[in-house]
Amino acid sequence: MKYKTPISHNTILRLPRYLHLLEEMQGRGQERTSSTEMAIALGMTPSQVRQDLAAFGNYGAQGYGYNIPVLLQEVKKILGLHIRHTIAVVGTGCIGRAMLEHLDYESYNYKVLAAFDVREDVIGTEINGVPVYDAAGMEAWFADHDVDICILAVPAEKARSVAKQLSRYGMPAIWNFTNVDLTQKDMHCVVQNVDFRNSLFTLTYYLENKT
Amino acid sequence: MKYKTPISHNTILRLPRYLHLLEEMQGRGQERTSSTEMAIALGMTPSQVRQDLAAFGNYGAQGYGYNIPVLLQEVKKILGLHIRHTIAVVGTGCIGRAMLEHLDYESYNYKVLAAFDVREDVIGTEINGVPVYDAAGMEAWFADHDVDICILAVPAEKARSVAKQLSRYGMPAIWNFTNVDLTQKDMHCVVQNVDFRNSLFTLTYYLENKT
DNA sequence: TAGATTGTTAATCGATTAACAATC
DNA sequence: TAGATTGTTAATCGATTAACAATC
Repeated sequence: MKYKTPISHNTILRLPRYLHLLEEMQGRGQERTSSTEMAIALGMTPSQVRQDLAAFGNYGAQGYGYNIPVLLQEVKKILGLHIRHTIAVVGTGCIGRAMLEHLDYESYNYKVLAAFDVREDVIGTEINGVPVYDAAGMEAWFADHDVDICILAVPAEKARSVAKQLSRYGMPAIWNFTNVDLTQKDMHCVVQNVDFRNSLFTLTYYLENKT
Repeated sequence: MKYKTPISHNTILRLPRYLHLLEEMQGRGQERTSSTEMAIALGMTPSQVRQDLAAFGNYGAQGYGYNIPVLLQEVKKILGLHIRHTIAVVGTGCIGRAMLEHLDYESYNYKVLAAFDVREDVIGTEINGVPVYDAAGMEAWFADHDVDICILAVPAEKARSVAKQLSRYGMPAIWNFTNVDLTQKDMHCVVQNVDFRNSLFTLTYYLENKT
């Protein structure tokens, strides 16, 4: 999709927060909202909310504000949640399992197709309804299935080689839970690094530097 | 600690990346580095690296650069990793277990003291060497133990009430893995929200809006 | 109609980058 | 000494906030 203005990364990071707020409001049976109400709920300025939303389109109306069901659909559409996405999980250690069980993928139009591991005792089992296959058969399986996003949760020492392998298969996106920074240098897929240590360290900084 | 300039949030977010890079360099037996070398490795500008580091102190030397062991210690100290921190885990579902098993807390001077749950079948067991106690005894236990950081991994519907409870116990920091935004409004502790959906949604956005 | 609230333009603020004197 | 590289100051760039005409 093309927008009139280039969209800043900060704006993208705020979209999920708008989404969750709108879902919460809809859950309360609310019909309409305003940039001011959203801003107060999220600790932002009304200007920022309007700027963010107006970058993608004119979803509001003067004197009225925003219709919640409409805006909710639009925000989902901006994020691409109107498109069905398929997911595969590589590595079913503690993190892989947690990601298979923790999120409600169906609610946001994702479908987890399969998981892969090298450990004999998990191959052939199911985790949360998702079959676990032998990692040895990955190449053939990926050739047969269209996967949009791969959850990478293998041990750190295997992270780079498995990521390159996935990249070779033409994987469009990798959600990387290994604590290895997968720079997109030699890969042509979208990568999101989730390093829990970073999160813990910044928390620790603010803990030790409270105002 | 007090610094000459107010430190921006973006700078704090980059510190863990410097830390990991320096550890990697040290692991290769490297003795010294420069802002240019670090910038190239991290995809930043040398100016940014120097600005970030100089905000905390003068760790480099003209004509030489930075001594890796020294800078590594300094970055750890800025983040507060020279101080030993204690952790408790509340909720031992898939995420709680994963956080107990995934991270090497000892390497960064953290000590996980205990985990809590309400489920009979896990109470009394150990996860990765950490004892799981009955959540009913939390108040007494927290009165007896100094905990710096609580990993919150209870079901979403209990998130807010358990967080308030922890806040009442005087918990200094909460690392929040429930998909509930714990605004710091009514709580006087530092909170870090980790909502995996946000991460997945932004990944999806960039997947659908590749350049 | 009057009041409310948008989308947008202009003003402000902060963060990043560039330049360079200091000096190892 | 000459070359390299810092820390810092100034310049640029981008993001946030404020203001307001348009209009529901």
